Amino acid sequence: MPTVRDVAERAGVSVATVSFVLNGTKPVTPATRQRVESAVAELGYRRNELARALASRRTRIVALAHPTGEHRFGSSTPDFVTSAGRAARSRGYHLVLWPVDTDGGELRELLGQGLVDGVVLMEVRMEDPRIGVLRTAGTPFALIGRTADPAGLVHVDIDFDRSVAIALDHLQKLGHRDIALVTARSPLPDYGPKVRTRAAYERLCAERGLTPQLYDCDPTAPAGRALVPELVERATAVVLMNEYATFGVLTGLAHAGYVVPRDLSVVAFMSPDMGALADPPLTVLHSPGPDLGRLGVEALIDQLEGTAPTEPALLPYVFEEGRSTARVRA
Amino acid sequence: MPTVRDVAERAGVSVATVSFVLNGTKPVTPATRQRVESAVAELGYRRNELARALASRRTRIVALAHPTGEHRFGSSTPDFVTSAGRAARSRGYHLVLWPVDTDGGELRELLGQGLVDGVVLMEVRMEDPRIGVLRTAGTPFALIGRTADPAGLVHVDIDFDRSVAIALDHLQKLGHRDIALVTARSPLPDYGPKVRTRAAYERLCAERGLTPQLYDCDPTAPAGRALVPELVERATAVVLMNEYATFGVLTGLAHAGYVVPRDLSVVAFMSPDMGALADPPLTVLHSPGPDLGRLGVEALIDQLEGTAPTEPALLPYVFEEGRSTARVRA
DNA sequence: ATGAAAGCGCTAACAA
DNA sequence: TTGTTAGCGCTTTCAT
Repeated sequence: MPTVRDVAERAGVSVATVSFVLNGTKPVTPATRQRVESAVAELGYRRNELARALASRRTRIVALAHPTGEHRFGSSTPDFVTSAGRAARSRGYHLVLWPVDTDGGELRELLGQGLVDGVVLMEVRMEDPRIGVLRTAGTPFALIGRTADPAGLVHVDIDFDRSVAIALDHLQKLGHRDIALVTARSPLPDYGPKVRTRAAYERLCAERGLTPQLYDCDPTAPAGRALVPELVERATAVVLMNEYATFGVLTGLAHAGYVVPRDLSVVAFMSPDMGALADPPLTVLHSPGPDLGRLGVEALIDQLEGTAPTEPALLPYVFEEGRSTARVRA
Repeated sequence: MPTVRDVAERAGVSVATVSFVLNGTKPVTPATRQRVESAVAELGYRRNELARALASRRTRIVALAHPTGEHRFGSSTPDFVTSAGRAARSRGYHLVLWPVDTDGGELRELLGQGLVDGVVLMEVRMEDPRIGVLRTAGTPFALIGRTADPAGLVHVDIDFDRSVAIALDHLQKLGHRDIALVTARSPLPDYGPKVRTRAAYERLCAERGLTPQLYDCDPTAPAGRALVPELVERATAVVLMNEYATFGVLTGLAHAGYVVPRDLSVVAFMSPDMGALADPPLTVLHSPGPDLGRLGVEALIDQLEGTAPTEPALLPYVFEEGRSTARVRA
């Protein structure tokens, strides 16, 4: 592996000059620039990022901190992680994966290693001890998700208000007024997406004069199935933020002789791919996962490079119409 | 951030000694070791991994190279990536994500940066140009998946022979002899898992005196649905290595008035979670994704540290019985 | 516009 | 057993 010295020698300049042309740090005569560039090309030189990091005190590595545990991600995570990786690469950064516990201990340990310039924090809790750790370490960070009070924190998240509004708009346009919401029981008492979705639903129902019907059930098919009698009794449409229960509801309906969307309109929070597995294909709201991953990384890097101050971005779930919703029956 | 020098001063020893106790590189008196350790604790010292990497010529960073493109991963990828990350961490390594094109160009570029000690290559093709790139760069690597001729390459992969055998054993024990296999049409002509699964199926059918019935259809529900007439006509059981088509087959059967498993036994290659979405819950073979991720990383690190020579590991899909298979009808 | 030289924080000969 | 010191390959003042 050739080094800057090899390049410098070959080009007949000093290593400083080589560095200047490589980084565009200082003006250099076109002639010498040319010489350096040929030397680089001829030797197949590629700068050692590690040495650069050490000397410049900027590693150009960022971490994606995600919970270690068995807490299952939303199904959009793969796109999520790889899109974060792509975003980092396209800005010339590397993305390392940091599986860390939620109390911040492991995070503190890793930050001490000085390997990364900043951290993207996933699966942010309403009160998240990892944020204190990042603050005291003085490490720049961006959140995917947000705390109870995210003011002043660089973050990107789903716009739950808009998302619920989109679902309600769609159903109300079809004449529905008895619209239930089903969320997933979760081990985390203060899981942001759920808390915010329920709050948005209640607020919007109040604004629109609808009677809220809130259900919270285990993320399993049987739990969804158990809901069916009450749903068909009380609602004409249901919004399901609970992937597994959704399929339980569907089979429950089928077994009881009900037909979707004739007897119940269904909107589900899940990927269109997954919604397509149902019969009929479901009208879905799907997570803008890849966008969130990309935006989270970009917000962090903008911050690191002191570019734009990066407004917090809130993206709604993306609506995709299937055939599981229909005009309410007279 | 304190440095080795601060620690050395505080402990009244040289930086070399500090390094020795930190790395266990050389014998040190219990007394001085003690002094160094207290100094470390008191100062909250944590070694700068970057500097260590540069000086020791070992970065303790490994890359997970995965295809950039829109090629959709098997659904087990999230576990996969995070388990790789965990495995790396538990050995004291960092894992960086490298989204790279399949022709190896970007990989070569990244290797030149000298950031990583080795690479875990995902989604390996039967003929994979990235392997040549890694070889000429002299970078150690491990494959997840394998080339057409994987002899001599460190790799872990699914044992397709065993997997198909498990499926056939199960169905034959239930009396089935007309067992179809459905794979997914793919843009990659030589997609290893598919090629190997089909080959295993044909070989095992021959050995067992069964008549092979091979289908290859698009990975969509409608494509699966279109298969139904022929399947019920010719087979009593089907093995589906095509997630989306599986659900098409199921709805197709339901719409035509057939009942699973009475009229057709179904074994699907998918996660149990996904299989549970179907009605009845499917008997599945699911990818040992997390194990593959972990083993791939471990095989690479073993190689880097010159530990065990690491035998190639072949793991079968994991069988999980649902209620979609039954004894063949008389 | 270019060069000399002092580090970045650590490891690892080599000496003592 | 411990210390001295020369790097690792690069960036970045500070001179010129």
